[in-house]
Amino acid sequence: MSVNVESIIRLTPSIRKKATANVWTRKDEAFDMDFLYSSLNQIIERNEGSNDSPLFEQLRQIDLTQFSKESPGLNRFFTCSFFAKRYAWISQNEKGEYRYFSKIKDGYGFYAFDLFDLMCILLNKTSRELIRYLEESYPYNGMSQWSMKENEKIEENLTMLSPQKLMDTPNLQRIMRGGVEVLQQFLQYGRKHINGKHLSNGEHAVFFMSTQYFKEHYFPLKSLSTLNQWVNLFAVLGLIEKTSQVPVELQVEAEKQQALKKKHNHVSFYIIPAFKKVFHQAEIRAKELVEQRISYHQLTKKMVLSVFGKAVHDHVYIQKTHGRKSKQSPKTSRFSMEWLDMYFTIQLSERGVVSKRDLEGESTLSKTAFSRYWTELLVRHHCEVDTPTEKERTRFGWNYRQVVARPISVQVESTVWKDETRLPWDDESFGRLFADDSTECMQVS
DNA sequence: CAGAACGCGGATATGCACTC
DNA sequence: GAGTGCATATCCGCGTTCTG
Repeated sequence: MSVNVESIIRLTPSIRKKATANVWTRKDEAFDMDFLYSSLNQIIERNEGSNDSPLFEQLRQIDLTQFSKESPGLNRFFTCSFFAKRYAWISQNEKGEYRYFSKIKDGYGFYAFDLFDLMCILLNKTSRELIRYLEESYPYNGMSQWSMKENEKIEENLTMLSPQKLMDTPNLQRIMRGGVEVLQQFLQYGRKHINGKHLSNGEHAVFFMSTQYFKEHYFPLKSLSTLNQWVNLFAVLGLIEKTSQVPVELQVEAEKQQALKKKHNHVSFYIIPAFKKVFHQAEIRAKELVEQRISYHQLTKKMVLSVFGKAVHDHVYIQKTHGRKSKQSPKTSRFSMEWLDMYFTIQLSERGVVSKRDLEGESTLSKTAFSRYWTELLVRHHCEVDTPTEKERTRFGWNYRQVVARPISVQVESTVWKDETRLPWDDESFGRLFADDSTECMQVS
């Protein structure tokens, strides 16, 4: 009996509830609950002292044909115990795992319940409730130890975020300023969603979180975009990990959200690593960001790509991106920029120095946009910021505090780049990345 | 104290999935 | 297939804080 994996219907909360309701009054007729409990006991006994093989994998080894009183045997059809108009069969895969299949005649999709699913239905519990129930009823070493470890890990992480501890990693402290609380709450959220070992990626708990939910329940006064940017910073630093490897069981949780919203949307899945293992790396990355004067709200995909390379970029931005594309620059602005570039070029060649204030006077750009473009011009014309000399002050009538741009002194060997003027655009690779942009800017007619 | 840097939130772009 | 709603990423500019 071959089945197409793509047509498996996931056990969503609503389907589970329906199944529970349908089978509730006759569950003892349809299933041998004593067999279940004794099988569970056997697993527990077998696992005394060892904690390697995950419980949920062992659950699947239990013979469902014995559990189901209605099944006539392996790979033989019978009337579905949960839904009318469906027929069922129990099969075993090459790993020896059993599943309870259910399908409408001539239908396409089918259910493929493992014992865990069946228990959710028969005991009327969500997956999380069932895990908790199993933990309490059956002291399964591996699992409770794991849960405890996860809890301890988060506790430790939280201590590492204390102001004193953060002093040890000054760059991290700096880049995280204002965001520590966000990360703390994120950890708290993660702790609440430790689901059990079978919902892990092998080592860490995987949980899902919508930033919308996070905002509403933890930071109602902050904006979605701010929180999103903080979360992205944490991911860039490696303090949290986004993952696309989601345990199937977790989909149930995600579907709960979907069911509530009656929509099918993306949700992000996260892993929290042990900070003591990743702080060193995080500090290195934080240093890079601090040196390049990039704070959390300036992080973009482009930045991450140029600063940390493709590997980090791909690790952080794993979701399909729906990011806003750059607006078609209004002609005035584009003209303005071209004009500014020309003005800059002329002033620089004629006087050897350009006043920022004078240039701003020529600009129709907003203050912020101008400031950004000024930085760009500095880089493009290999200039650095300086103050006017006395001669220039008298000659051009400039204030002694005024900001001017002048070419960086020629002695390449001895030139020390000042950190505060270093920008991502300094990297050779950066220019190549956005070749289009730069060529466009160069077109001065 | 002026100017730079930062913090923040609103606006906007995009894609997906569902509905009608 | 147009319309709707949601989630996410990015752009943009205002107000505040920091700094020389």
